[in-house]
Amino acid sequence: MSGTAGGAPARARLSRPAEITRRGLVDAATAVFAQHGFSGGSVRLITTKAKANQAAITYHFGGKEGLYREVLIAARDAFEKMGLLDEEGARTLPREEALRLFLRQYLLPLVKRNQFSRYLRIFAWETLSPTAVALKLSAERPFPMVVLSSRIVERFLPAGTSRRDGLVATLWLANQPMTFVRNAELLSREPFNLSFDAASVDELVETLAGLCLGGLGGSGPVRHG
Amino acid sequence: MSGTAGGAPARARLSRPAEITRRGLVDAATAVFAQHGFSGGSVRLITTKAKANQAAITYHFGGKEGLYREVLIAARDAFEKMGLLDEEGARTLPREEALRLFLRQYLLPLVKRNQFSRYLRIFAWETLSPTAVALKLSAERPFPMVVLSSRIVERFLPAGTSRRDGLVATLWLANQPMTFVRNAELLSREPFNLSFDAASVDELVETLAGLCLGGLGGSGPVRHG
DNA sequence: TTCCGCCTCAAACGAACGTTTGAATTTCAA
DNA sequence: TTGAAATTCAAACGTTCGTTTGAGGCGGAA
Repeated sequence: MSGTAGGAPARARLSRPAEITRRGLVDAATAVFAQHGFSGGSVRLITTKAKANQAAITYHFGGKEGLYREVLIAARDAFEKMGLLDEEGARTLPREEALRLFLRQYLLPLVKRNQFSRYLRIFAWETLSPTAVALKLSAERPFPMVVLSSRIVERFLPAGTSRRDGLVATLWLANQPMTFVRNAELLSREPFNLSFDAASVDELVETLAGLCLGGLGGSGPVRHG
Repeated sequence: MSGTAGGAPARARLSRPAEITRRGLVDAATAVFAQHGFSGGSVRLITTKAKANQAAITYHFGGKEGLYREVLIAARDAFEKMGLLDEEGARTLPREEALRLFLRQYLLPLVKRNQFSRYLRIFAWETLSPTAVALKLSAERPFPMVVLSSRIVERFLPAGTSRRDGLVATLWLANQPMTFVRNAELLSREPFNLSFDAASVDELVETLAGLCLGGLGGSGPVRHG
């Protein structure tokens, strides 16, 4: 046994057969973990999807956890490079607009069905019950969702807010869209009947923005412009 | 095989040995499911705790799901009979006070370690990924948390609010305290260091009440009186 | 062509899961 | 006290899980 179980040490070109196997496993794992979570996603399902052998996971990634780690790193990278909102936007945009972009970014997977949305569903699983893998990864470098939530929150809370209240509000804001991502299934059925086309996600963003901006005391959804 | 796998059809007095086994299993299951969730809690752990035989679960409850159903029913009954806030209170108390009681009721398990708090942690698991058992039970008669959330929300939202927005807000409010119950472990460590004594839960209730009442746009935590 | 390291493969391993079996025991009314 | 029903018990069943095994295929440098 001599797999490359470590991270990604200067791997060779994608045409190499072994690299194709790696990529296939990571892609399949992304889909499976998005649907079933880490503990619920089985390596047998992943290898079947990837048309690879079960032993390949141990060989290439050292095990299920190593493979999940690769998926999480790809997810973090994707959000850092391709998100609707980056850290600078969270600091410089009008704060209400930054909040809306934040909510939209983390509600869009309700309608889209691409790689990006799979990453988001994995994050939703992590906000349920964080895995050891994600906690370790997050300790090395925080995930964009947490960073953005923090940046936005600090633009709303008054200057004298205690550190504790700031942390609580950051955790709170990060969980606002995730609540609905987790309950997407529920929202699509009776009695909600949210169809999750682009328009209904827009509505949800506005409703949620209204709650986050004004709380229950606010005068309903806050409209643009 | 001739167990009483059905609900609770006029069972005999508690002194009956079989009834002691039943109660022991339900109590042990409550603790185990609170800690590990339904799918994560094993019947072996439950029967060990209850000093009962594994087959007893199938015999008395028809299986793991039947046992969980009993636990959920006990939890629902407990909240309906002993909660800080009942449906009438949610309708008649000053709405801010009703909201605070709601939040307090569902944040208290962070500090208490009794049967009541175990029920709440089970609800927290259910808000993560609802089990089929709970969905069915909830369809027959909704759980107090949902009913109370709905009653409170409808006292805040303006009269013209759409049915959809009302449902979304109800789901939203019900998830506000659960976010922190789920993340209790996280909150007790760095960088939060919330110790979860009575006082820090009071603070958390106030912080969260401020966010729910005024949103991020509110002027920080809203104080009593 | 030969050889060696990288990689894949079918198969099996050991552990954990919920459930079932069938005999033994206990309970309780007659 | 007796006998049938209710309940308990140790053991095993069948499935799924993540991982390991060891043989074999493959490709590129010598």
